[in-house]
Amino acid sequence: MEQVRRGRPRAFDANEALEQALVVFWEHGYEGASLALLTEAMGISRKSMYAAFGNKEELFLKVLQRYEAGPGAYVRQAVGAPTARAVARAYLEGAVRAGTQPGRPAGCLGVRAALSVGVTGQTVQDVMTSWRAESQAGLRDRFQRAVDEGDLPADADPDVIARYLTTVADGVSVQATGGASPAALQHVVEVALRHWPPA
Amino acid sequence: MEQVRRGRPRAFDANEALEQALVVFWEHGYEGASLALLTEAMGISRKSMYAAFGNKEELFLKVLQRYEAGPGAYVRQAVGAPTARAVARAYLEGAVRAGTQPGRPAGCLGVRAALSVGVTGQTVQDVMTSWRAESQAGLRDRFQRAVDEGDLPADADPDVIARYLTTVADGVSVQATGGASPAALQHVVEVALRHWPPA
DNA sequence: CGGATTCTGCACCGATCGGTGCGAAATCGA
DNA sequence: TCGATTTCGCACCGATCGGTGCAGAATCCG
Repeated sequence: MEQVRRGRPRAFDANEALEQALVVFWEHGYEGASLALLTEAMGISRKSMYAAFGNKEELFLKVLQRYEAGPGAYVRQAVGAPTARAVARAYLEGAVRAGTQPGRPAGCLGVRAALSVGVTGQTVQDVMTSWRAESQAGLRDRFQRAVDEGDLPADADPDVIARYLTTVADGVSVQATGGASPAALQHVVEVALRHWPPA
Repeated sequence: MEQVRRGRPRAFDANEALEQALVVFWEHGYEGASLALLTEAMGISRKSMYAAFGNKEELFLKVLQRYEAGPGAYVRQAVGAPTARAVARAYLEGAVRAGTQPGRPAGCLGVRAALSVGVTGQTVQDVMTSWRAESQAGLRDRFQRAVDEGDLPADADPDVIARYLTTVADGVSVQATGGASPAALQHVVEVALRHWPPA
Protein backbone atom coordinates (compact mmCIF):
# COMPACT_ATOMS: atom_id res chain seq x y z
CA MET A 1 0.00 0.00 0.00
CA GLU A 2 2.77 2.43 0.95
CA GLN A 3 4.71 3.54 -2.13
CA VAL A 4 8.39 4.33 -2.07
CA ARG A 5 8.73 8.10 -1.84
CA ARG A 6 10.81 9.53 -4.62
CA GLY A 7 11.61 13.15 -5.39
CA ARG A 8 11.05 16.14 -3.18
CA PRO A 9 8.66 15.36 -0.31
CA ARG A 10 5.64 17.58 0.15
CA ALA A 11 5.92 20.19 2.83
CA PHE A 12 2.38 19.81 4.23
CA ASP A 13 0.15 17.17 5.74
CA ALA A 14 -2.54 16.13 3.28
CA ASN A 15 -5.05 15.23 5.98
CA GLU A 16 -4.60 18.53 7.75
CA ALA A 17 -5.01 20.37 4.45
CA LEU A 18 -8.21 18.43 3.71
CA GLU A 19 -9.53 19.32 7.14
CA GLN A 20 -9.07 23.03 6.45
CA ALA A 21 -10.60 22.67 2.99
CA LEU A 22 -13.57 20.96 4.61
CA VAL A 23 -14.20 23.99 6.79
CA VAL A 24 -14.02 26.36 3.84
CA PHE A 25 -16.40 24.31 1.68
CA TRP A 26 -18.72 23.87 4.64
CA GLU A 27 -18.80 27.59 5.25
CA HIS A 28 -18.99 28.88 1.69
CA GLY A 29 -20.46 26.03 -0.36
CA TYR A 30 -18.86 24.52 -3.42
CA GLU A 31 -18.81 27.48 -5.77
CA GLY A 32 -18.45 30.07 -3.03
CA ALA A 33 -15.21 28.47 -1.87
CA SER A 34 -12.65 30.08 -4.16
CA LEU A 35 -9.19 28.70 -4.81
CA ALA A 36 -7.78 31.73 -3.01
CA LEU A 37 -9.84 30.99 0.13
CA LEU A 38 -9.11 27.29 0.00
CA THR A 39 -5.35 27.47 -0.53
CA GLU A 40 -4.98 30.20 2.08
CA ALA A 41 -6.81 28.09 4.66
CA MET A 42 -4.89 24.98 3.65
CA GLY A 43 -1.62 26.88 3.88
CA ILE A 44 -0.39 25.66 0.51
CA SER A 45 0.01 27.11 -2.97
CA ARG A 46 -2.37 26.55 -5.85
CA LYS A 47 0.17 24.33 -7.56
CA SER A 48 0.59 22.06 -4.55
CA MET A 49 -3.16 21.70 -4.26
CA TYR A 50 -3.52 20.67 -7.88
CA ALA A 51 -0.60 18.26 -7.63
CA ALA A 52 -2.00 16.65 -4.48
CA PHE A 53 -5.75 16.60 -5.15
CA GLY A 54 -6.27 17.03 -8.89
CA ASN A 55 -8.60 20.01 -9.12
CA LYS A 56 -11.31 21.80 -7.20
CA GLU A 57 -13.96 19.23 -7.99
CA GLU A 58 -11.83 16.27 -6.92
CA LEU A 59 -10.81 18.17 -3.81
CA PHE A 60 -14.44 18.65 -2.92
CA LEU A 61 -15.21 14.97 -3.44
CA LYS A 62 -12.35 14.02 -1.14
CA VAL A 63 -13.61 16.53 1.39
CA LEU A 64 -17.06 15.00 1.10
CA GLN A 65 -15.67 11.58 1.95
CA ARG A 66 -13.94 13.10 4.96
CA TYR A 67 -17.16 14.75 6.07
CA GLU A 68 -19.04 11.50 5.69
CA ALA A 69 -16.55 9.73 7.93
CA GLY A 70 -16.42 12.58 10.45
CA PRO A 71 -19.22 15.02 11.25
CA GLY A 72 -21.64 13.19 8.97
CA ALA A 73 -21.05 9.76 10.42
CA TYR A 74 -24.23 10.01 12.45
CA VAL A 75 -26.23 9.14 9.34
CA ARG A 76 -24.68 5.71 9.00
CA GLN A 77 -24.53 5.17 12.74
CA ALA A 78 -28.19 5.98 13.24
CA VAL A 79 -29.48 3.04 11.23
CA GLY A 80 -27.53 0.77 13.57
CA ALA A 81 -29.66 1.72 16.55
CA PRO A 82 -31.63 -1.18 18.09
CA THR A 83 -35.16 0.13 17.53
CA ALA A 84 -36.86 2.23 14.87
CA ARG A 85 -37.53 4.95 17.39
CA ALA A 86 -33.92 4.94 18.51
CA VAL A 87 -32.90 5.20 14.86
CA ALA A 88 -35.07 8.26 14.40
CA ARG A 89 -33.77 9.88 17.57
CA ALA A 90 -30.14 9.17 16.73
CA TYR A 91 -30.62 10.55 13.25
CA LEU A 92 -32.29 13.80 14.26
CA GLU A 93 -30.11 14.42 17.29
CA GLY A 94 -27.09 13.70 15.15
CA ALA A 95 -28.24 16.34 12.71
CA VAL A 96 -28.60 18.84 15.56
CA ARG A 97 -25.21 18.00 17.02
CA ALA A 98 -23.37 18.05 13.69
CA GLY A 99 -25.07 21.26 12.69
CA THR A 100 -24.33 23.19 15.84
CA GLN A 101 -20.81 22.12 16.76
CA PRO A 102 -18.89 25.01 18.30
CA GLY A 103 -15.91 26.05 16.24
CA ARG A 104 -17.41 24.60 13.08
CA PRO A 105 -19.65 26.06 10.41
CA ALA A 106 -23.35 25.73 11.20
CA GLY A 107 -25.65 23.34 9.40
CA CYS A 108 -24.88 20.36 7.23
CA LEU A 109 -22.24 20.45 4.52
CA GLY A 110 -24.49 18.35 2.32
CA VAL A 111 -27.45 20.67 2.56
CA ARG A 112 -25.45 23.87 2.33
CA ALA A 113 -23.36 22.74 -0.61
CA ALA A 114 -26.18 21.01 -2.46
CA LEU A 115 -28.37 24.09 -2.45
CA SER A 116 -25.65 26.42 -3.66
CA VAL A 117 -24.28 24.42 -6.57
CA GLY A 118 -24.89 26.07 -9.90
CA VAL A 119 -24.30 24.95 -13.43
CA THR A 120 -20.54 24.97 -12.91
CA GLY A 121 -20.54 21.89 -10.72
CA GLN A 122 -22.86 19.46 -12.45
CA THR A 123 -20.85 16.48 -11.28
CA VAL A 124 -20.88 17.76 -7.73
CA GLN A 125 -24.61 18.34 -8.01
CA ASP A 126 -25.16 14.75 -9.11
CA VAL A 127 -22.98 13.34 -6.37
CA MET A 128 -24.80 15.33 -3.71
CA THR A 129 -28.17 14.23 -5.05
CA SER A 130 -27.26 10.56 -5.03
CA TRP A 131 -25.69 10.93 -1.61
CA ARG A 132 -28.88 12.34 -0.16
CA ALA A 133 -30.90 9.66 -1.93
CA GLU A 134 -28.69 6.96 -0.42
CA SER A 135 -29.10 8.33 3.09
CA GLN A 136 -32.85 8.34 2.72
CA ALA A 137 -32.85 4.86 1.21
CA GLY A 138 -30.80 3.64 4.16
CA LEU A 139 -33.40 4.92 6.58
CA ARG A 140 -36.23 3.51 4.51
CA ASP A 141 -34.67 0.07 4.43
CA ARG A 142 -34.07 0.21 8.15
CA PHE A 143 -37.72 1.05 8.82
CA GLN A 144 -38.85 -1.65 6.42
CA ARG A 145 -36.84 -4.09 8.49
CA ALA A 146 -38.51 -2.68 11.59
CA VAL A 147 -41.91 -3.40 10.03
CA ASP A 148 -40.85 -6.93 9.15
CA GLU A 149 -39.63 -7.50 12.68
CA GLY A 150 -42.74 -6.08 14.27
CA ASP A 151 -40.88 -3.13 15.71
CA LEU A 152 -43.17 -0.90 13.64
CA PRO A 153 -46.88 -1.57 12.95
CA ALA A 154 -47.60 -3.45 9.74
CA ASP A 155 -49.44 -0.48 8.26
CA ALA A 156 -46.55 1.90 8.84
CA ASP A 157 -45.04 3.30 5.63
CA PRO A 158 -41.23 3.15 5.81
CA ASP A 159 -40.91 5.43 2.81
CA VAL A 160 -43.01 8.17 4.35
CA ILE A 161 -41.31 7.90 7.74
CA ALA A 162 -37.88 8.11 6.13
CA ARG A 163 -38.98 11.07 4.03
CA TYR A 164 -40.39 12.80 7.07
CA LEU A 165 -37.21 12.38 9.08
CA THR A 166 -34.91 13.54 6.31
CA THR A 167 -37.17 16.53 5.78
CA VAL A 168 -36.96 17.48 9.45
CA ALA A 169 -33.20 16.92 9.42
CA ASP A 170 -32.88 19.15 6.36
CA GLY A 171 -34.92 21.79 8.13
CA VAL A 172 -32.71 21.49 11.19
CA SER A 173 -29.71 22.14 9.00
CA VAL A 174 -31.32 25.22 7.46
CA GLN A 175 -32.28 26.52 10.88
CA ALA A 176 -28.80 25.89 12.22
CA THR A 177 -27.30 27.74 9.27
CA GLY A 178 -29.58 30.62 10.14
CA GLY A 179 -28.21 30.69 13.66
CA ALA A 180 -30.71 28.63 15.62
CA SER A 181 -29.39 27.41 18.98
CA PRO A 182 -28.82 23.73 19.78
CA ALA A 183 -31.40 23.97 22.55
CA ALA A 184 -34.09 25.33 20.24
CA LEU A 185 -33.38 22.63 17.68
CA GLN A 186 -33.41 19.96 20.36
CA HIS A 187 -36.92 21.11 21.25
CA VAL A 188 -37.89 20.67 17.61
CA VAL A 189 -36.52 17.14 17.68
CA GLU A 190 -38.54 16.37 20.80
CA VAL A 191 -41.68 17.58 19.07
CA ALA A 192 -40.92 15.58 15.95
CA LEU A 193 -40.40 12.42 18.00
CA ARG A 194 -43.17 12.95 20.52
CA HIS A 195 -45.57 10.63 18.74
CA TRP A 196 -44.27 7.35 17.40
CA PRO A 197 -44.64 5.97 14.91
CA PRO A 198 -45.42 9.21 13.09
CA ALA A 199 -47.14 7.43 10.20
CA MET B 1 -48.15 59.20 -8.05
CA GLU B 2 -47.70 58.98 -11.80
CA GLN B 3 -44.86 61.24 -12.94
CA VAL B 4 -44.85 63.00 -16.29
CA ARG B 5 -42.73 60.91 -18.63
CA ARG B 6 -39.90 62.86 -20.18
CA GLY B 7 -37.15 61.70 -22.47
CA ARG B 8 -36.96 58.42 -24.32
CA PRO B 9 -39.41 55.87 -22.94
CA ARG B 10 -38.07 52.52 -21.89
CA ALA B 11 -38.57 49.70 -24.34
CA PHE B 12 -39.46 47.02 -21.77
CA ASP B 13 -42.01 46.38 -19.06
CA ALA B 14 -40.43 46.66 -15.64
CA ASN B 15 -42.79 44.18 -14.01
CA GLU B 16 -42.20 41.60 -16.70
CA ALA B 17 -38.45 42.08 -16.35
CA LEU B 18 -38.68 41.65 -12.58
CA GLU B 19 -40.65 38.45 -13.09
CA GLN B 20 -37.89 37.00 -15.24
CA ALA B 21 -35.24 38.15 -12.77
CA LEU B 22 -37.22 36.41 -10.02
CA VAL B 23 -36.97 33.11 -11.86
CA VAL B 24 -33.22 33.48 -12.37
CA PHE B 25 -32.54 34.37 -8.72
CA TRP B 26 -34.85 31.57 -7.60
CA GLU B 27 -33.01 29.06 -9.75
CA HIS B 28 -29.43 30.15 -9.17
CA GLY B 29 -29.42 31.99 -5.85
CA TYR B 30 -28.14 35.50 -5.33
CA GLU B 31 -24.50 35.10 -6.22
CA GLY B 32 -25.07 32.38 -8.77
CA ALA B 33 -27.33 34.64 -10.79
CA SER B 34 -24.87 36.55 -12.94
CA LEU B 35 -25.61 39.81 -14.69
CA ALA B 36 -25.31 37.96 -17.99
CA LEU B 37 -27.96 35.42 -16.97
CA LEU B 38 -30.23 38.06 -15.50
CA THR B 39 -30.14 40.54 -18.37
CA GLU B 40 -30.53 37.79 -20.95
CA ALA B 41 -33.63 36.46 -19.19
CA MET B 42 -34.99 39.96 -18.70
CA GLY B 43 -34.38 40.76 -22.35
CA ILE B 44 -32.63 44.04 -21.59
CA SER B 45 -29.08 45.36 -21.59
CA ARG B 46 -26.91 45.79 -18.53
CA LYS B 47 -27.26 49.55 -18.82
CA SER B 48 -31.05 49.45 -18.85
CA MET B 49 -31.05 47.21 -15.80
CA TYR B 50 -28.83 49.55 -13.83
CA ALA B 51 -30.86 52.58 -14.88
CA ALA B 52 -34.14 50.92 -13.90
CA PHE B 53 -33.22 49.01 -10.74
CA GLY B 54 -29.98 50.48 -9.40
CA ASN B 55 -27.68 47.49 -9.10
CA LYS B 56 -27.75 43.75 -8.56
CA GLU B 57 -28.42 44.03 -4.85
CA GLU B 58 -31.34 46.43 -5.25
CA LEU B 59 -32.69 44.29 -8.04
CA PHE B 60 -32.67 41.29 -5.74
CA LEU B 61 -34.43 43.21 -2.98
CA LYS B 62 -37.16 44.26 -5.42
CA VAL B 63 -37.43 40.67 -6.60
CA LEU B 64 -37.75 39.58 -2.98
CA GLN B 65 -40.69 41.93 -2.49
CA ARG B 66 -42.29 40.50 -5.59
CA TYR B 67 -41.76 36.97 -4.31
CA GLU B 68 -43.24 37.87 -0.97
CA ALA B 69 -46.37 39.19 -2.66
CA GLY B 70 -46.60 36.28 -5.10
CA PRO B 71 -45.41 32.73 -4.49
CA GLY B 72 -44.46 33.53 -0.89
CA ALA B 73 -47.78 35.06 0.05
CA TYR B 74 -48.85 31.86 1.77
CA VAL B 75 -46.73 32.82 4.79
CA ARG B 76 -48.76 35.92 5.53
CA GLN B 77 -52.01 34.30 4.53
CA ALA B 78 -51.49 31.30 6.78
CA VAL B 79 -51.59 33.27 10.02
CA GLY B 80 -55.04 34.51 8.99
CA ALA B 81 -56.53 31.03 9.21
CA PRO B 82 -59.27 30.64 11.84
CA THR B 83 -57.64 28.01 14.05
CA ALA B 84 -54.10 27.21 15.06
CA ARG B 85 -54.29 23.88 13.33
CA ALA B 86 -55.59 25.50 10.17
CA VAL B 87 -52.69 27.97 10.37
CA ALA B 88 -50.20 25.13 10.55
CA ARG B 89 -51.83 23.29 7.66
CA ALA B 90 -52.03 26.38 5.48
CA TYR B 91 -48.41 27.18 6.21
CA LEU B 92 -47.00 23.74 5.42
CA GLU B 93 -49.23 23.09 2.43
CA GLY B 94 -48.35 26.53 1.13
CA ALA B 95 -44.69 25.64 1.37
CA VAL B 96 -45.32 22.45 -0.59
CA ARG B 97 -47.36 24.22 -3.24
CA ALA B 98 -44.96 27.11 -3.65
CA GLY B 99 -41.99 24.79 -3.74
CA THR B 100 -43.36 22.43 -6.37
CA GLN B 101 -45.14 24.71 -8.80
CA PRO B 102 -44.78 23.40 -12.36
CA GLY B 103 -42.87 25.77 -14.59
CA ARG B 104 -41.13 27.38 -11.67
CA PRO B 105 -37.88 26.61 -9.87
CA ALA B 106 -38.28 24.10 -7.06
CA GLY B 107 -38.08 25.04 -3.40
CA CYS B 108 -38.33 28.39 -1.69
CA LEU B 109 -36.46 31.42 -2.96
CA GLY B 110 -35.78 32.44 0.62
CA VAL B 111 -34.20 29.16 1.60
CA ARG B 112 -32.28 28.67 -1.62
CA ALA B 113 -30.93 32.21 -1.72
CA ALA B 114 -30.22 32.46 2.00
CA LEU B 115 -28.08 29.35 2.04
CA SER B 116 -26.01 30.35 -0.96
CA VAL B 117 -25.14 33.92 -0.04
CA GLY B 118 -21.45 34.42 0.58
CA VAL B 119 -19.45 37.33 1.84
CA THR B 120 -20.28 39.36 -1.26
CA GLY B 121 -23.88 39.94 -0.27
CA GLN B 122 -23.77 40.84 3.39
CA THR B 123 -26.75 43.16 3.06
CA VAL B 124 -28.72 40.46 1.29
CA GLN B 125 -27.72 37.99 3.97
CA ASP B 126 -29.02 40.30 6.69
CA VAL B 127 -32.27 40.95 4.88
CA MET B 128 -32.90 37.26 4.40
CA THR B 129 -32.15 36.55 8.04
CA SER B 130 -34.54 39.18 9.32
CA TRP B 131 -37.15 38.08 6.82
CA ARG B 132 -37.04 34.51 8.09
CA ALA B 133 -37.11 35.77 11.67
CA GLU B 134 -40.20 37.83 10.92
CA SER B 135 -42.03 34.89 9.41
CA GLN B 136 -41.30 32.78 12.44
CA ALA B 137 -42.28 35.59 14.80
CA GLY B 138 -45.57 35.96 12.95
CA LEU B 139 -46.35 32.30 13.51
CA ARG B 140 -45.29 32.48 17.14
CA ASP B 141 -47.53 35.47 17.81
CA ARG B 142 -50.42 33.75 16.11
CA PHE B 143 -49.99 30.65 18.28
CA GLN B 144 -49.66 32.80 21.38
CA ARG B 145 -53.01 34.31 20.48
CA ALA B 146 -54.37 30.79 20.06
CA VAL B 147 -53.20 29.96 23.57
CA ASP B 148 -54.81 33.10 24.94
CA GLU B 149 -58.06 32.27 23.19
CA GLY B 150 -58.08 28.66 24.37
CA ASP B 151 -57.58 27.34 20.85
CA LEU B 152 -54.34 25.79 22.08
CA PRO B 153 -53.78 24.28 25.56
CA ALA B 154 -52.36 26.65 28.14
CA ASP B 155 -49.16 24.63 28.44
CA ALA B 156 -48.46 24.74 24.69
CA ASP B 157 -45.29 26.59 23.78
CA PRO B 158 -45.95 28.91 20.82
CA ASP B 159 -42.24 29.43 20.28
CA VAL B 160 -41.51 25.73 19.95
CA ILE B 161 -44.51 25.10 17.71
CA ALA B 162 -43.52 27.95 15.42
CA ARG B 163 -39.94 26.74 15.32
CA TYR B 164 -41.09 23.23 14.54
CA LEU B 165 -43.27 24.35 11.66
CA THR B 166 -40.65 26.60 10.11
CA THR B 167 -38.14 23.80 10.41
CA VAL B 168 -40.44 21.39 8.59
CA ALA B 169 -41.18 24.04 5.96
CA ASP B 170 -37.47 24.63 5.47
CA GLY B 171 -36.99 20.91 5.07
CA VAL B 172 -39.81 20.77 2.55
CA SER B 173 -38.04 23.43 0.54
CA VAL B 174 -34.76 21.53 0.61
CA GLN B 175 -36.53 18.32 -0.41
CA ALA B 176 -38.35 20.10 -3.21
CA THR B 177 -35.09 21.57 -4.45
CA GLY B 178 -33.72 18.05 -4.52
CA GLY B 179 -36.57 16.95 -6.74
CA ALA B 180 -39.09 15.52 -4.27
CA SER B 181 -42.60 15.19 -5.70
CA PRO B 182 -45.56 17.22 -4.39
CA ALA B 183 -47.28 14.00 -3.38
CA ALA B 184 -44.33 12.81 -1.30
CA LEU B 185 -44.09 16.18 0.42
CA GLN B 186 -47.82 16.23 1.04
CA HIS B 187 -47.41 12.93 2.88
CA VAL B 188 -44.72 14.56 5.01
CA VAL B 189 -47.11 17.39 5.83
CA GLU B 190 -49.79 14.90 6.85
CA VAL B 191 -47.34 13.21 9.18
CA ALA B 192 -46.23 16.51 10.65
CA LEU B 193 -49.84 17.52 11.31
CA ARG B 194 -51.16 14.15 12.39
CA HIS B 195 -50.93 14.96 16.08
CA TRP B 196 -52.06 18.35 17.27
CA PRO B 197 -50.90 20.28 19.08
CA PRO B 198 -47.41 18.93 18.50
CA ALA B 199 -46.05 20.42 21.72
C1' DC C 1 28.67 13.13 -7.22
C1' DG C 2 25.15 12.84 -11.14
C1' DG C 3 20.52 12.25 -13.18
C1' DA C 4 15.77 11.16 -12.39
C1' DT C 5 11.84 12.51 -10.03
C1' DT C 6 8.75 15.25 -7.38
C1' DC C 7 7.25 19.39 -5.09
C1' DT C 8 7.07 24.62 -4.56
C1' DG C 9 6.58 29.62 -5.64
C1' DC C 10 5.64 33.02 -8.93
C1' DA C 11 3.81 34.89 -12.75
C1' DC C 12 0.59 34.35 -16.03
C1' DC C 13 -3.52 32.47 -18.98
C1' DG C 14 -8.37 33.22 -21.00
C1' DA C 15 -12.93 33.68 -19.11
C1' DT C 16 -16.12 35.79 -16.33
C1' DC C 17 -17.49 38.77 -12.47
C1' DG C 18 -20.26 43.37 -11.27
C1' DG C 19 -20.28 47.86 -12.94
C1' DT C 20 -19.49 52.22 -16.30
C1' DG C 21 -18.30 55.94 -20.04
C1' DC C 22 -19.85 57.48 -24.09
C1' DG C 23 -22.35 58.64 -28.00
C1' DA C 24 -26.51 57.73 -30.65
C1' DA C 25 -31.57 57.20 -30.52
C1' DA C 26 -36.05 58.50 -28.96
C1' DT C 27 -39.22 61.15 -26.69
C1' DC C 28 -40.71 65.51 -24.20
C1' DG C 29 -42.06 70.79 -23.75
C1' DA C 30 -41.59 75.01 -26.16
C1' DT D 1 -37.65 72.71 -35.21
C1' DC D 2 -34.76 72.98 -31.19
C1' DG D 3 -32.67 71.97 -26.87
C1' DA D 4 -33.57 69.18 -22.57
C1' DT D 5 -34.06 64.76 -20.87
C1' DT D 6 -33.98 59.87 -20.61
C1' DT D 7 -32.96 55.29 -22.50
C1' DC D 8 -30.19 52.22 -25.24
C1' DG D 9 -26.24 49.44 -27.32
C1' DC D 10 -21.49 48.76 -27.33
C1' DA D 11 -17.14 48.57 -25.71
C1' DC D 12 -14.53 48.67 -21.91
C1' DC D 13 -12.89 48.81 -16.75
C1' DG D 14 -10.29 46.50 -12.74
C1' DA D 15 -10.96 42.40 -10.03
C1' DT D 16 -11.47 37.72 -9.52
C1' DC D 17 -12.47 33.10 -11.27
C1' DG D 18 -10.29 28.10 -11.97
C1' DG D 19 -6.21 26.41 -13.87
C1' DT D 20 -1.18 26.19 -15.80
C1' DG D 21 4.05 26.91 -17.59
C1' DC D 22 8.28 27.32 -15.98
C1' DA D 23 12.36 27.40 -13.36
C1' DG D 24 14.44 26.18 -9.20
C1' DA D 25 14.66 23.51 -4.86
C1' DA D 26 14.63 19.14 -2.46
C1' DT D 27 14.76 14.46 -2.20
C1' DC D 28 15.49 9.62 -4.22
C1' DC D 29 18.59 5.77 -6.47
C1' DG D 30 22.94 4.69 -8.49
